[in-house]
Amino acid sequence: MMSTIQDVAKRAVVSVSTVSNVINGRVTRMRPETLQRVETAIRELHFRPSRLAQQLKTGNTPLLGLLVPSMTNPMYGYIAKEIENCAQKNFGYRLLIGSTYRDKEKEIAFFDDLLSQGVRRVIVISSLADERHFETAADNGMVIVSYDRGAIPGRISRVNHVMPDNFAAAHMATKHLIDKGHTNLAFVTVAGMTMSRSAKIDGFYAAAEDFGLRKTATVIDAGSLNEYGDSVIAEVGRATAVEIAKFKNRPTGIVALNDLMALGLMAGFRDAGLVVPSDISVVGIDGMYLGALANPSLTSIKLPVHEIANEMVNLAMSVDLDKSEHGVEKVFPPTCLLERESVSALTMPSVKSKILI
Amino acid sequence: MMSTIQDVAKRAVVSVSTVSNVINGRVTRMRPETLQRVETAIRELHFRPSRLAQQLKTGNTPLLGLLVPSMTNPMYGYIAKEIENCAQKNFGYRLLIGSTYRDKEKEIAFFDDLLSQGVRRVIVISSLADERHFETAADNGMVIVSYDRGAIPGRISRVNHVMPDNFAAAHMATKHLIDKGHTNLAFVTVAGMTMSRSAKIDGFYAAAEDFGLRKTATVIDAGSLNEYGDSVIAEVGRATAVEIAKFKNRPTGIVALNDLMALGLMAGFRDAGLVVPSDISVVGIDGMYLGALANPSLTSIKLPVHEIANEMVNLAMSVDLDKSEHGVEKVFPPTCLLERESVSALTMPSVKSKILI
DNA sequence: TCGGTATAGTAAATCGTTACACAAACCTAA
DNA sequence: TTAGGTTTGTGTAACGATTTACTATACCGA
Repeated sequence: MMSTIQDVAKRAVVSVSTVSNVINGRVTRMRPETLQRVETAIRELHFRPSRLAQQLKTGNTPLLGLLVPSMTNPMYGYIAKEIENCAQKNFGYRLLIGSTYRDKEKEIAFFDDLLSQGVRRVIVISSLADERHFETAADNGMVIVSYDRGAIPGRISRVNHVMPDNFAAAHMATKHLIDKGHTNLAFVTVAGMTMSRSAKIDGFYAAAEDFGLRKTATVIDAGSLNEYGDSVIAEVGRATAVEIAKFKNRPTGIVALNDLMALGLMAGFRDAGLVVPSDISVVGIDGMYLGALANPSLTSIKLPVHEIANEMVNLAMSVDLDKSEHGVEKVFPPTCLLERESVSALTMPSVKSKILI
Repeated sequence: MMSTIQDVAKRAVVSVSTVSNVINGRVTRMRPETLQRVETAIRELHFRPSRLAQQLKTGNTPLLGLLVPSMTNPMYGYIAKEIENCAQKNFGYRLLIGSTYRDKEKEIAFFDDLLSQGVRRVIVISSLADERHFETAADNGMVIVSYDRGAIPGRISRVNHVMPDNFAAAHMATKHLIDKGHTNLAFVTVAGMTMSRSAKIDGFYAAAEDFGLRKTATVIDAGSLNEYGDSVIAEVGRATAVEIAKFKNRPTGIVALNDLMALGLMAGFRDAGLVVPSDISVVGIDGMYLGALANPSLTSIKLPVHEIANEMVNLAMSVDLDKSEHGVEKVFPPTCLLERESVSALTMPSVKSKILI
């Protein structure tokens, strides 16, 4: 059905080796006329070399594995898009994608499939605490770039780590609230302590600490996700907001784990009859474009997704497969604060009242 | 590095054929003891058969190609998720994904890559008018399921078509506005007449016609997208809303091409100082979860994404590769109207006034 | 004329499987 | 005993490329 290198060789009256040479650009020591014949034969037969056969022989697959927690989180769609663009344009690679719903078994199965599929480079967006399965895959010759988590200190690892500075991002978000006069702060996250989540929590506490607000600063766990993906983040955020609205000493400034959570929280506050930002302020982390569409539009910390994606792809591609080098680690500071409408400047009723007393 | 079938054969002291038989479950005519030996050898060597080699031999790749217009449209993320789930769970297939930004050249390149990669089944979400490149791929033995467009009437095709009933969806959305008392209607789309878009426009006009509102019903072209993906849909929607706000005879009921467009429109109306839904009502089409988070939450036509995705996967899998059958066509009616907050009941000033006259 | 060196191209092994055709070994009935 | 039938495997030619080693021819100066 599809023509093979043999067919081309026959038609051009040369050996398959010669055709192979043409395909792979080894044409310097070849009569122009021969080259011509081969090229027209290729064209006439619509010949496309079988990647499969090439891969089997060379051991290299032009496929980049991409593991995301959930495709329903638009943030990952954005990251995936940037990764795809870079991999495609600069390296001619396609994406083999898989969702893991932060499930270790699913991650392992994905790695197994990639391995037997001959895929040797993979970008993993996952912040599961345990990354031993990464190391196993790395031992099997895979180049792994892991997003949103650092290497475990002290442990030598073949895995590369790229991440935004989550501590700084949460710190920046928190500081913004404080700058606006908020003193009663909360950070809302979901169940499960991943590295990125705990870094954000640390950043939140640190900023509160900086301004002597540590005692009142609280972390609220919104509950756990399920297999339905990240759309659930918004759901749990929404439900949690309703609970928060009932708090006796309700916080006025909320830092959300990410933008999707922030959007859910805002919807929940609305459900509870609270007005954002006048009753309660919300800051997200991610800076995805959907935040700009929200009402009120979401103030958020913008992460350098483009740069991060490019770095990850370059890392995945550049590492020499044979050398089992030491993995590198790269941290990207947040791009900026996107100051929009979901945060109000508090004329500090609490502080004021203190003054009045 | 990774062990091969040869290694297993050697260790189990059997032939490679026997190991192959074990791998492929042909174990009926085999002494249990032999089976045991092979199985333990497989386990001990951590043997995973090379898909590459299997594919080269059998011509079958456990990979499903998925072409989406843009990963940044959460709707496609949702569809992709459903497709992945079904393909993975029911068939053990992984997804090879690519964005095309509705560019024909990119689509062709993707098909080429799939073909040379040995991928024989692909789901295409694209409504480019011209689908001759699909036919070419189908001629090369690919099973193609195309989403969001019908077969070209009269033309026999190997391509399978699955789609929501876009006419009915737009009709339902429009009728809802009319039921709520709106008489000045507009449908907002983007540049480029794809089949799904023109079906929606037809549905919009038909509903208007049904109620004698055809003369005032207008279709508004919000302009064209670029390579930055569907996040741009929201942008152009937003900018267009600002223009619409200035109309002398501004419509009171808007049907949006899809939810992302609707979200953009709502943001734009807000920019222009209009309040949704009291000043202007908006209905989306898709029914994605993000609509529920919007403020006001978006009234939309819910499409049966889960069912559609399953049907597409089953179709892609079931068709016998050898038989070049006639493609099937399946249309899914919209699930329901999600009545939320973005549509107001008009106390019909226009109709009232007519009655008064 | 001889040896040496480019030049232009080819033969064949190989990658890791699959699957068809064949083969020992043993059993059974005439 | 022998012909035929079952069991339980095995040998090997593909699949479609790559790549190393090799050959044949031409050219070139001495």
